[in-house]
Amino acid sequence: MPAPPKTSDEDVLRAARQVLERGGAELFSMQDVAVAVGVRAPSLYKRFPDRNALLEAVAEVVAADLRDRLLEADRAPTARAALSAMAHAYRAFAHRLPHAYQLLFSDRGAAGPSVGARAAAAAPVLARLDELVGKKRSLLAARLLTAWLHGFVSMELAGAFRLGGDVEEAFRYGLTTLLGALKKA
Amino acid sequence: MPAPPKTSDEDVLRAARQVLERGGAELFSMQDVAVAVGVRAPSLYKRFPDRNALLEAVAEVVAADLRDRLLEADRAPTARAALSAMAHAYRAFAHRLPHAYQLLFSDRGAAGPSVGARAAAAAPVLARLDELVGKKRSLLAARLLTAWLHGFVSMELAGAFRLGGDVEEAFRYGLTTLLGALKKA
DNA sequence: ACCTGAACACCGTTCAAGT
DNA sequence: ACCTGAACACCGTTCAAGT
Repeated sequence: MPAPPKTSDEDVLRAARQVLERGGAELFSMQDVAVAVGVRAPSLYKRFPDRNALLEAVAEVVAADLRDRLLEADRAPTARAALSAMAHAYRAFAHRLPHAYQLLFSDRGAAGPSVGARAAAAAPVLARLDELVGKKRSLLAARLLTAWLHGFVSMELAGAFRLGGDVEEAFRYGLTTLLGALKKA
Repeated sequence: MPAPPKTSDEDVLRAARQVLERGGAELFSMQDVAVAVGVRAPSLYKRFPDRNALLEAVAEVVAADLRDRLLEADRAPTARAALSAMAHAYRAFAHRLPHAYQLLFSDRGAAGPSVGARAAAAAPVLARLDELVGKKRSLLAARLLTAWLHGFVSMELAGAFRLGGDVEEAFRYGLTTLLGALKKA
């Protein structure tokens, strides 16, 4: 009477990421995930308590993924060059997986990554800022840099930069200006 | 046979703003709006084509509201002081009406303000940046400043600044650093 | 153990019928 | 003209029943 598993937690999570990337969190449905793994919707509740928990699990994986991309980009010898490369990697990640990216900043209560996962993703940037501006001010500098980064890419994704001008140039300009303004006290 | 109106477009819009502010766009339902204006849900479709159109109409009103708040704040004699006041007004607006604020940056396709309404809201900031950095670079500067502003407040609203440190100080630090970095070429 | 169909409460939306 | 109840298609979620 075992009734062999037709799927696995990992399978469901993988399918959930795909379903999310197709239509965003708003259109994300348990039914679609179920179809994608070849099971009926109620079966998913054996693995994840509810839709929100499944989205949270996705957010967790996405945050870890972003962290890996940032670490990969962190190769340059100087802090400034490394931060520039990480900023470009960050933006590329958001462009490649826009809906997953937005999940990372969904508002309180709604699905989002844990504080720990978010902190882990931010860690590589923070480490380089320790180098650039000193431990005393690196948290302030990180909030400036990540706020700009997040704001820029999420405005891009929302289609807010449509009044002409070169968006690539705007990104380079912003990054250069910010990195130029960050110095040891 | 007239069947007198039980409500009006303005009434529905006002109720929609309230319903939105209670639970955010995700929980926003036509049924709740209908109850709030004392009508049945199908009646709303005589005034707005669908849920998304109603949310778009709300976004339009919210963008105009934000614009008014920025214009009010634009009183200081110098460009830098005016921009600082507008930044604080911007953040205060987002804190006061977090769900309405988030609607302004909901992603492409989903409800959001028109390009024109967004441009109108950004205009006061752009005008002051013309003054500060010159017409040539004011669009680049606006994209830097608004990206940071939006990123900062939306990270706050998403609960992303929970690793200690003083968030107020981070806002002042970011604003001061940015305004300090923006100069005529 | 895991999966399923049936059921419930809820939505958005359409439409014929009421006044 | 505007409003309504009924209906349809769709969800999330629970649960008893299957193997």
